[in-house]
Amino acid sequence: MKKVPESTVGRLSLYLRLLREQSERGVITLSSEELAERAGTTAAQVRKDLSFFGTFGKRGLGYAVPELVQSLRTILGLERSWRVALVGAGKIGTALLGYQDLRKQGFVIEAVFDSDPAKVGRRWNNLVIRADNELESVLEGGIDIVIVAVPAEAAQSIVDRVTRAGVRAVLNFAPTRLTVPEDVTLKTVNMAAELEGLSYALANEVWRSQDTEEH
Amino acid sequence: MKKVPESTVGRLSLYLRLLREQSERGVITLSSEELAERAGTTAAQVRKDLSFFGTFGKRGLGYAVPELVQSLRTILGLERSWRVALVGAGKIGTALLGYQDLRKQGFVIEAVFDSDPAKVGRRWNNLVIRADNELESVLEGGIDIVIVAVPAEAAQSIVDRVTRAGVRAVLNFAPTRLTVPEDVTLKTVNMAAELEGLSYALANEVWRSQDTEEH
DNA sequence: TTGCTTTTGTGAAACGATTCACAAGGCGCC
DNA sequence: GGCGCCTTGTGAATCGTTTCACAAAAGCAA
Repeated sequence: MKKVPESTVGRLSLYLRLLREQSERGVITLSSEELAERAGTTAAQVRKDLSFFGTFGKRGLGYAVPELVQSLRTILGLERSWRVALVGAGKIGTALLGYQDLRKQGFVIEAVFDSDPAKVGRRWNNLVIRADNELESVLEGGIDIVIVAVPAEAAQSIVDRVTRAGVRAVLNFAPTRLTVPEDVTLKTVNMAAELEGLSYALANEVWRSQDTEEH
Repeated sequence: MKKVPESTVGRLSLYLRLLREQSERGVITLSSEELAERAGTTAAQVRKDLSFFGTFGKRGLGYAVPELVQSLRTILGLERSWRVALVGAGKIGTALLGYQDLRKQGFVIEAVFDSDPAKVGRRWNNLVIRADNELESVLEGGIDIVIVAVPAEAAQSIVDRVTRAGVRAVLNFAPTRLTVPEDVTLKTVNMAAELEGLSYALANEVWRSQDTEEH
């Protein structure tokens, strides 16, 4: 299989969302043109994106919506559910804990950690906040994804521990650049950086609409 | 001035953060090589990024840290402060309200809105939550940036109103694709999409470390 | 001043992603 | 079955970004 651009993966996730919407409305079939319009891209892009993974359409007809939804779920690994641990029960962390959609999408938060002894032991959504020093033992019980929601200064040492414990996927909310071994996938959500992008655009009156990512 | 890639702007914001760190440690001068190493990129990339905006270094010597910090602040529009409104006082919205760093970076939240009558009138960090129908009148008082933290279904109609009121920069936290006029800059923070990217990586055991964005 | 070392700034080359353009396939109608 | 219409899948062309490579400073020492 050829190397799949990261931007393609982002768009697949968007296509999936759009296709589900259409599916709910009873749409049975959709052309690349129609899907592209909704996704804000081109028909050729849609077809190229899908072509990395196989052939899903019928010429002259388009794509069968329920089948394509199914295929995209498989490609994106959403058939199964993933075991998630959250490190950092501050503002962002607790906001995430309450975000019920995660579970619906198959991301199940199974443990929460915080370094603050005052927080340890408190209950949050059926979960007891644990002390940081339990991190390794819990991770080795089979956590797939770790969400890092600690202050910037603490983030690198947390990912170091987490990757040493064998976790291969990390979602980082700390506004800092992290380094991970190359067999670990790291995604960073950096609101401060996005705001600076807006600041740049305003200060320089860039006049082209630009979306950060590919959905 | 040539067109500046969006990835360049993202890296500038990272360089700025790194330079400030070095500056605090008393570092006076830094080469593109040293900066690149910390930023996880190449020296050539650093120099090319900066070259879009002028010439900042001294050959044979490198960059004067305090001066470059200053230049980057100007380029990114961080010399002034920006007036921000937040729409949606749910979990994410209130987490942002408490995020004191924003103000330090020059993003001052001046108004908060929510459509829930039960929340309207409540105080949050010196701000009273206002009803949605006051949106237009407040925005016209000179808001630069709107942060959208409402459910996906409501997001498009909020950005429509906000852009009609003349706002030219929007930061979206709703997990949906939004359409804005082309003179408006839109950035989206989509945690669900990032998680799906991790899911894809795990399901397909992609073995290359990849950071979402450019910081 | 000359010569040596270092590091920038930048065209040119390489690489990667998107868009184009069209042959191949599939459906429906006569 | 044959014909016409439509839409996919994909190599080739285009476009944009990153990397390379080197001439042009700048400091320093003798």
